[in-house]
Amino acid sequence: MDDQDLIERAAAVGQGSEVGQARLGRGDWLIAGLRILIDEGIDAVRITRLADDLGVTRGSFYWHFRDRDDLLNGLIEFWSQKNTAAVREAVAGAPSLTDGILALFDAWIDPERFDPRLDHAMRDWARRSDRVRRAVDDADTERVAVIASLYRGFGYDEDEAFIRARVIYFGQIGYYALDLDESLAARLANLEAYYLCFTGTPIDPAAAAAYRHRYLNPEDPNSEKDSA
Amino acid sequence: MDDQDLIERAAAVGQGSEVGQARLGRGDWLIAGLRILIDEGIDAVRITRLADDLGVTRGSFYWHFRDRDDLLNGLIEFWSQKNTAAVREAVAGAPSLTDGILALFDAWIDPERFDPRLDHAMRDWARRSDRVRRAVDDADTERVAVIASLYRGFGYDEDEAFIRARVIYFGQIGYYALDLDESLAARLANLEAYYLCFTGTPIDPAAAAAYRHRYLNPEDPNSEKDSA
DNA sequence: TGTTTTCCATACAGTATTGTATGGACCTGT
DNA sequence: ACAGGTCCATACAATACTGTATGGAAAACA
Repeated sequence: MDDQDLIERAAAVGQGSEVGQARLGRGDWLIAGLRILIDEGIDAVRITRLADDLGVTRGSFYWHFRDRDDLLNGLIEFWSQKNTAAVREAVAGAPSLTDGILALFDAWIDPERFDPRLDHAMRDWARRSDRVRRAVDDADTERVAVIASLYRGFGYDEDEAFIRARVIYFGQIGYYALDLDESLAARLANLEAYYLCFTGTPIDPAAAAAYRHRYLNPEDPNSEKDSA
Repeated sequence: MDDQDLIERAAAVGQGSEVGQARLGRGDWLIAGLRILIDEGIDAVRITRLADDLGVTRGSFYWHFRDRDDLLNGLIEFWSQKNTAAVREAVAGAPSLTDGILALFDAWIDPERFDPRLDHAMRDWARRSDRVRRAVDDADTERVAVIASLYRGFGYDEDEAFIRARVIYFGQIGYYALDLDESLAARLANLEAYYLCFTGTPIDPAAAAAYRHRYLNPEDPNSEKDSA
């Protein structure tokens, strides 16, 4: 899909307002659609609504897109790319189980890498559309498999690795499903308890301290916050 | 709310078709709305659509309800009652941690007691409606608190009880969010691994065997299946 | 049996959304 | 400058949904 370049360029710009722009491209409409999808669900992604948000008329839309379905396919494509890549890249080549688990936490905390609201919107959409259903199922199996391979790489047997991967993944999806409004500090507070529950062994206190330090000291050049 | 009686009566009837009924009441419209809400989300709950499903015209609707909002309030009320009660009643008065956890599994497996699809539909709706948001948040905090009290009642300290309650609850919500299509046997297969992950200690083999036996021998009078 | 109440059909007015057809404005290259 | 391509506005036709007003059928009651 050629849409991806446009989207990534626009996504890098961030959540800035699109109104008042001189001329629009496919990417602008996709970004606008993505935002509505995330905030209000796929049923709210109406052409009229997007035109109003973008400050143009529907005439523009039908220049860039064949019909509404054309736009919707672009949204699916974008999600397939972004969210699963975040999980895959996080655990790839982790030097230890602790590093892998913490890298996973990193990816899930960083909205640039993993967007839980988009994930939820897709998951909801999947209940009403077969093609979305397939895309979401594929993503879920891959993510669980990737996490399971992390556990297996550090001594867990096949079965336990799979279940622990599921518990940590389901737990994360469930956490986002609740749509809680927790601060970063609150999420970090129970790091040790979560780690113990997920791996079965306590976390190395030094690793936990280093992890916390990285998030609570944003001036650190190695911090995560610089990407935001 | 007076709607509850009607709903429970109709819910007991099950998923039978409502078409062709002589005369309808509020409960019939609520049941129809509930079904659409579960299958296609709140945005699909349209009066015209329900009238078609029920085989009558919209004139009937406006006799029983003031407007669409009146129906929607009924749906919220129904959910608030049903799903949280299932969790609360499951862990109440459990004689041991194992009994409590397994009773929780029971409630979550039984669609009569806990309807995951309805839960998801509400959670999705909550992202677009403040009143639903509050109802869902209240339910979540109560459910986690109830599960945490189970852990605390059997030796876990305050913090660990809360986190373990979250992990098991989030995990369950996440599992349903994925909308997997697993058989009962598949879900029972990894009982021991899940239990270990959730509690930190292995399950008593006898308890696990008894639990499995209960589900895999439906002819047993003590089975769960008799309520279906 | 006659009357009231309950329930539903029909007709009407109004809004929201989709897709098409067409012309105009603006930029770009020659 | 002008010809062609790019992007958008406007007008039109069609559908879907909401809420109101009103009358009629069917059940319940007296």
